[in-house]
Amino acid sequence: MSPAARKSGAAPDFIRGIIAGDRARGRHDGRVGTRFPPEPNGFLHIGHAKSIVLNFGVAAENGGTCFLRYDDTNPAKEEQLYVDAIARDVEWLGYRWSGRRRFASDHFERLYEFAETLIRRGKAYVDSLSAEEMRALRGTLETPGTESPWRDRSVEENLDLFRRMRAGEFADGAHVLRARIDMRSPNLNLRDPTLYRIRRLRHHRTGDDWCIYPMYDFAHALSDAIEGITHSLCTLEFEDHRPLYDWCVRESRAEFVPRQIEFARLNVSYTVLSKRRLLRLVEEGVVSGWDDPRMPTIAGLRRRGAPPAAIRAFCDRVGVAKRDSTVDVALLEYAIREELNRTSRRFLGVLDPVRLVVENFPEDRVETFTAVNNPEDPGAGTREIPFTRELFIERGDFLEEAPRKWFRLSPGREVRLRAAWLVTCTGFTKDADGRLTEVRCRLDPASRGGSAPDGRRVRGTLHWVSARHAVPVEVRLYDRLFRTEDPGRDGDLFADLNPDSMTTVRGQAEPAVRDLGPGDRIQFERLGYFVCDPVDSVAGQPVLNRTVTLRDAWARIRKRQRR
RNA sequence: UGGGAAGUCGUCCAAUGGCAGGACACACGGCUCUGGACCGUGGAAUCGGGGUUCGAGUCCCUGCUUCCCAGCCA
Repeated sequence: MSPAARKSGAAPDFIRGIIAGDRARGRHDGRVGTRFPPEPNGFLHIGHAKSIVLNFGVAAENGGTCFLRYDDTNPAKEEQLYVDAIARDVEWLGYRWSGRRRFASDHFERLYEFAETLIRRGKAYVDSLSAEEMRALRGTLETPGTESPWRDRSVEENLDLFRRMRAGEFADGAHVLRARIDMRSPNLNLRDPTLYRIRRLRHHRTGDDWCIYPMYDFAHALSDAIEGITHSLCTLEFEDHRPLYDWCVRESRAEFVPRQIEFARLNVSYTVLSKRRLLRLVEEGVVSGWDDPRMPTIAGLRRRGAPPAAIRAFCDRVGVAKRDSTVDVALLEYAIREELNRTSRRFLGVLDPVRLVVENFPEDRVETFTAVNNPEDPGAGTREIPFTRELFIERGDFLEEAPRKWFRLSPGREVRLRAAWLVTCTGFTKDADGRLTEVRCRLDPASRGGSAPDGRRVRGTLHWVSARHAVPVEVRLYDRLFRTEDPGRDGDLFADLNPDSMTTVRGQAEPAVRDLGPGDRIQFERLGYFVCDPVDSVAGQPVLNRTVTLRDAWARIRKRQRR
């Protein structure tokens, strides 16, 4: 489990407790084997990340193995595109699966043999009912089902029919193989569930080798048994499939007996995580694709600028339990900020520029200041920033009439220009529409580097860019995709979309941003964390995606004052 | 009027039958050349009703609420 055998930050949970108990009792000789079993019919999302972190984490902690196994038993929905995307995302998250990638389809022949065993033992039969007829006989939640008229075919007839199903003698839907369990079971999953269906579809791996495909319950349980999975971790909705899981393993006479354990799937406030709904967002063009930075997909989070370590930390903090829960998206944002604060280089960039003229600084002079790249990491070094008479500052950092707690620019007020000088506002100009066009100031020649010689306190520090040296950058400001905590709860998912989930601005940044490469994650001081978009950036002309804002104390004060 | 599962601060996760704790969020304060980060303080919870016990979030009974299940999807 080499590089991914990282120290997990996860707290002990009930699953780890069960596994520790199993090992203590010498079950499976203390060996632990898990698997992450995605269906390749969509992109992985943050909910899958929870499962990945759990499965790989538990295996690593116990010196065990974790397989990546695709549950590819339904050729109608599965595609190679998704197979590749899934592998890439798992690797990007920082995990290495044991050995080669696995596919349920690797086991089709073995699974077929297990099915024949079932038939020979009188535990499965070929049913010739239509899907509708079968549904009618299944009964309801509260009333028992009725046995199919084909339920008592002889072993010989069943075997013959099943082999002919495989041989392609029948049309799609003509027959299915069913488990022979109990049509009166209160657990609907045990009312003779379908094990195999005929589907004349090209499979992304086995091509046209098969025209019958196994169903999930059968294929998953026995794939686990074949692969020696000791602990098969899945989500709560499979809880009442567990009797069927155990039945398949037992009645097929599999030599290895895995154990299924269910935990609560992840839900996150202000986002949706169902494949169906994510697919809708993609197909209806609400977002630009599976990797749109507003998507909760791994690909989306990556393009948004979230580091894999942050996603792992988030999953560890979320914990593992059996109760349905919705994690506050603020916890995800916190995990991202925490990681980025430690690791990202700082830059100065102005997103809504207005000109600041330093009246007592000569027109032709260029001064260079040295700025720290990351105050949290001395090893990150420093960089040079040019300073000239005409600068850009943030329009929002000037107020004509400022309140007492305003630590920024306003006539007569003094602020620090980050890493440079202390300046005092001497005036401003507006156009005919009353829009601010320019701010003027004078610097204190004794304050070079930004500290006041007389020790006077200057509370505010502004970011700035030399107008002459500024690099224009396209910046996309992302916000949550939905404006309600539980999107779609009142029916219409689209009605809950946040109209401001993305705005694009033209900013001005310090020269060093020209060196940014695709995927580089930075902080624009006082604004937030940004990533150099790997798709739309060109050399020397970075396009930046805002990952998450910095916490903003002033915004909170303002909000409070409005109330 | 079936079966399965779950109910602990606003949110998420803990607590051999023995002082209900941590994180996020929130509020207040400190510190700061990012109103960032960091540090400190605070408010904040055992679904209800019975019972067992010296002692119950934990055990028993009962009620309530929420989630999942009637694919030839996974």
